[in-house]
Amino acid sequence: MPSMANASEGGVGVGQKSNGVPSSAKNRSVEQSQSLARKASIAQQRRSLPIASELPQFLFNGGFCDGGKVIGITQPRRVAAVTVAKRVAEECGIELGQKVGYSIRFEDVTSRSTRIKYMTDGLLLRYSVILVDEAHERTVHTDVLLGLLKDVQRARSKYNTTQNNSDKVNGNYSAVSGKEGITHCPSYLKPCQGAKFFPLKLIIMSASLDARGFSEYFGGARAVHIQGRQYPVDILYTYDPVRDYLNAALITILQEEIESVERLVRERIRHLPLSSQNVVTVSIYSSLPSEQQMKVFRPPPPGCRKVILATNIAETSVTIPGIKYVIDPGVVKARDYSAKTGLESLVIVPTSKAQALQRSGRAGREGPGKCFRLYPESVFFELKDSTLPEIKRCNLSSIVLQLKALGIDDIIGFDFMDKPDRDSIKKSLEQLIALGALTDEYKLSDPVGQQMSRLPLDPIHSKAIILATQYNCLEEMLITVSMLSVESIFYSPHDKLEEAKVAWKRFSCLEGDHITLINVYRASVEFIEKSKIKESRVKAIEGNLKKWCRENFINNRSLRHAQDVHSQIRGHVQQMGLTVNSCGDDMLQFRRCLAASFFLNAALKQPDGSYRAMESGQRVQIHPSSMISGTKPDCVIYNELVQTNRPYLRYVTRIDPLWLPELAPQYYAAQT
DNA sequence: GAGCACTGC
Repeated sequence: MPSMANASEGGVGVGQKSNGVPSSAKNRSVEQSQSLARKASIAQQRRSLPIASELPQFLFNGGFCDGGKVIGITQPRRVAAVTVAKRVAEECGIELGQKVGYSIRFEDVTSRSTRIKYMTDGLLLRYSVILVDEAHERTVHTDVLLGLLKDVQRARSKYNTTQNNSDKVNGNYSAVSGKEGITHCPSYLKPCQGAKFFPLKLIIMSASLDARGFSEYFGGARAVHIQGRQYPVDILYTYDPVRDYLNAALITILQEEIESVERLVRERIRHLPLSSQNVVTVSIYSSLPSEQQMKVFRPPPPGCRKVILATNIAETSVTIPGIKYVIDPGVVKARDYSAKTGLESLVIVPTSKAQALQRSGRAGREGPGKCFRLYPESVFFELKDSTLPEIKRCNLSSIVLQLKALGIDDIIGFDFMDKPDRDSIKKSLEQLIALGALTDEYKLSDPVGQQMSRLPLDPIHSKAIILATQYNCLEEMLITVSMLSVESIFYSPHDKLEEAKVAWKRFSCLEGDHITLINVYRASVEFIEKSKIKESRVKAIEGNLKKWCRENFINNRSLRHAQDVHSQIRGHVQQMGLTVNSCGDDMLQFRRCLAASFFLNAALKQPDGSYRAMESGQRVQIHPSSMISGTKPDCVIYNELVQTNRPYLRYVTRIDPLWLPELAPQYYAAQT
């Protein structure tokens, strides 16, 4: 560890973790758990490797916070930021939010005296040391952050050199950059009024498999290996690639997903001898309501084996105690994006070596374990070392908008660790121009582009918000965009689908799904208000809402998330000075506003009853879950175009085709 | 007439 602290000025340390096992100084239990399971998980976490909690204290004691400097630690997940901060404060015997704090969306538990700050994201100019944890996960945010940090570090060392060599100290980077001939000076490189530029030290913590990549990216930074605490896990491969019934089972797994596999497992168990039937099965995946998720933490009855069927939520996000055996089919469902068609899809691809190690590592958290890989060892060696970074397989519009807002004009020239495809960048620039966020010269427009970049939303959603005041429906658009930004609001358990459909009927609107979402939101608010009249205790009201959600097959967690997003975005638009007006029940205005902002996502009915997405020309269908999939209007706008079994439009609303050239002439004037 | 990787602002 000392070698890290001794890293040269402006240096980078790459903290390596052994075996691809992530720093486990984080409790990844599912939110809101107050169960025994959570306690077990925390206890487990305490026993394991606490790099992300010990290192900042070490740096603090080493004087890195002298003179008001702050150590920032980024985490890819909110739970991790909160729990690690809490734990460090606890260990230091101090109140959270004082010396140690955290800052995440919807919650800022820091103060002027905070010196060790955990966070999920943010611009980190005021920090002297930045530790980026879990860098191997390569989220879009991590990648953008690394690019920015590299830029900041370069600029700061340049600034410091200039400061030493020049008798005229300006304290303003843009003045210096002119002298140095640096072509751009992003706004985030300019120090705040009166602020000093500290040389920046970076410590990138990642799994060992890709430490070299980080080291090279940061100009040959020193790599320090830290041994993780982990019990041995036996890895067992198949002799041959799996076929026959195993393969059939796999196909079932891949096609029908967890719910069906669970039924299959239960059915098979019934056919076993009685003495072997002592098995319980539980499932866990992200869109499952929290109450059901909690079941995986319950200990099995005595003498019973527990079989957990999990998506890759169990790879990193959730740590389930007591796992001895892991079965790894060797595949993963991963997001893919085609810039050409604008189509997002979930495809089944082989895992990377890092993911395979991550999965097997789950068997060795509390004692020695075994991992069965359903593929031969030779296949393992052919796997890619690490997963393709997300930035190479997602729509870039919102990232590009953010970079533009930071003053980075040359997106194609930006020093990404892995450069996104040129086509993908071009596509997003075109989209932003069509939305009016960028000028024809690719500059951030004023005020539209600037306002859009301030909203933490998909650019099309931001555009809808900004336009809504003019259509007298900002209240309705805030609700819509909030509901569209969260995981599925509707919960449809396989065995109660018909019941669920009946429950949803009371919200449904024949004009489209956007209004249906507004109806759900309004109904829930109305219910809460009524509940408040009868009941003053917050806990009881929350309980009532939970029950209401259960009865209506609404995912309570998603709904609450939407409420949080709603109040956050509402705050933003009020700060911008937009009038929060409402069209009441006049949904014509609202649908016209949808047409004016979602015009890139318009589709026309074809003679054969299918639809043509106007932007890409793609043949698509309205998703059967849509409230208007049966009515087949001539022209619709949609929220997203996804490829599953077929290309589908999800969240669809009927519009008048003549509205498009009227409300988006810049895009539809030339077309007919 | 379907199918539900995972995060995050």
